[in-house]
Amino acid sequence: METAIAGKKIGRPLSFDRDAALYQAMLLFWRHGYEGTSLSELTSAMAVTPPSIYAAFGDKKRLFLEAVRLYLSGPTTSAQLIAQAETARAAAMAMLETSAIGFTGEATPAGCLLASSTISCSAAAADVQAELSGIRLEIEADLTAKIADDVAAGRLAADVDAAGLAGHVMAVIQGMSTLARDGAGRDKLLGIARVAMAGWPPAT
Amino acid sequence: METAIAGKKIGRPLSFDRDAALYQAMLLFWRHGYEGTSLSELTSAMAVTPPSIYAAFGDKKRLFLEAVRLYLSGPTTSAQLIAQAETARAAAMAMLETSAIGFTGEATPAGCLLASSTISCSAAAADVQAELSGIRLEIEADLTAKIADDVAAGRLAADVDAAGLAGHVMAVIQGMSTLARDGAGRDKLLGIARVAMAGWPPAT
DNA sequence: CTACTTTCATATTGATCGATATGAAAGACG
DNA sequence: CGTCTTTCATATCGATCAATATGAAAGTAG
Repeated sequence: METAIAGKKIGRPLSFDRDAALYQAMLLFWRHGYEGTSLSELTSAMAVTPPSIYAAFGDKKRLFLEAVRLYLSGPTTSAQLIAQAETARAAAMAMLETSAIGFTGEATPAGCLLASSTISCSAAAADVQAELSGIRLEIEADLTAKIADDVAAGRLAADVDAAGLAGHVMAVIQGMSTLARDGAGRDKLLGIARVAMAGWPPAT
Repeated sequence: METAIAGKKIGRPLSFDRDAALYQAMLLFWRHGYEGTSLSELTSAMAVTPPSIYAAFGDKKRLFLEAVRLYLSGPTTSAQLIAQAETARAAAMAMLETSAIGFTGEATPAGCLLASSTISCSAAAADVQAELSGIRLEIEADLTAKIADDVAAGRLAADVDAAGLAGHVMAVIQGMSTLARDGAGRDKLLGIARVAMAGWPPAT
């Protein structure tokens, strides 16, 4: 049961690439959402039989959450962008442009896995829904703090609505995901990002 | 089979209020989405047995689409707001504020039925998904046309990005739906609406 | 080789999905 | 009343859901 990190393992070896299988699962969840993706679709796409999936990932919920973690593990995570940006404005613009690009990739489904996979679920999936909601709120809180930093440092006026600005950026990103799913291309989303930043308060 | 619009009907009368039952179905679809709402939940909430549902509404898909039509039948539809507004700016503001209020009603689920109920579906529901996508695109096209009207009339500068402005408003509305589902209150959404309008181009 | 451990392939579990078959119940007609 | 039409209540349909029981297969260790 215990997957040894190091050391030789005894017993029959794994016949599939765990990372590759998880990536395929992520693509399916990305496209059809958590409840919209069935185990039979997963086994087909991952090329792994049900018992192996359960042995390797636990159950469907844990597989999904691990796929979400994979989705959020890239170098352009919102948290990363916020941490690396010099100003809140730069952070917001980077988040919007990165989203516009990431939501319209050729090799991936349209939209955002985090924004679309558990928007509407049955009552049975309320806990998974809450988990992703928490991730979204955390990103928003990070951005709000980044804006508040600029206000505290005098780079933005004292009467700036930090929560409103951060909420607006988050809303635009979530909305761009839906527009991408409705067929909007990269240029269109980048144009929306530009409009969204037009109202950003000037530096003091 | 034919539900007579007028004239006396023979046979056993309906034992339930069709409109009231449809409203209850709408609330369920609003909260849990199209595929996340089961027939057994619908029969419970509507207080109607399965054969009666199928006799009165067809099947689950047609019941859902009729619920969507009910949702979009109010006096504050986006199409209505756009048609009645004097300027594109007023239309956009009305849409944003009406959404902020409608997404945070006390007697209704959080968010927007149109924005959330078919964001991620299984492959089997692709047609329903496309139907709602078409409605969203139609609203966006109406708003784009309204902006273009203002440009043509000289009320907005000629270099205004009508598609970008309209797409931004649509994205904010879709995103506000997700934020409302994540717990955002009415004041928060109204603040986001205010920020969203801050970047609107000035009247010429 | 044999013993041991782990994974894999097949078939299947109980539960729930959307949708109905069946016949009784309820009203309008004559 | 009896006849007709429609709806209702019960039970259930085949399909699919997520999740497993079972035993064979594939390696390491001795």
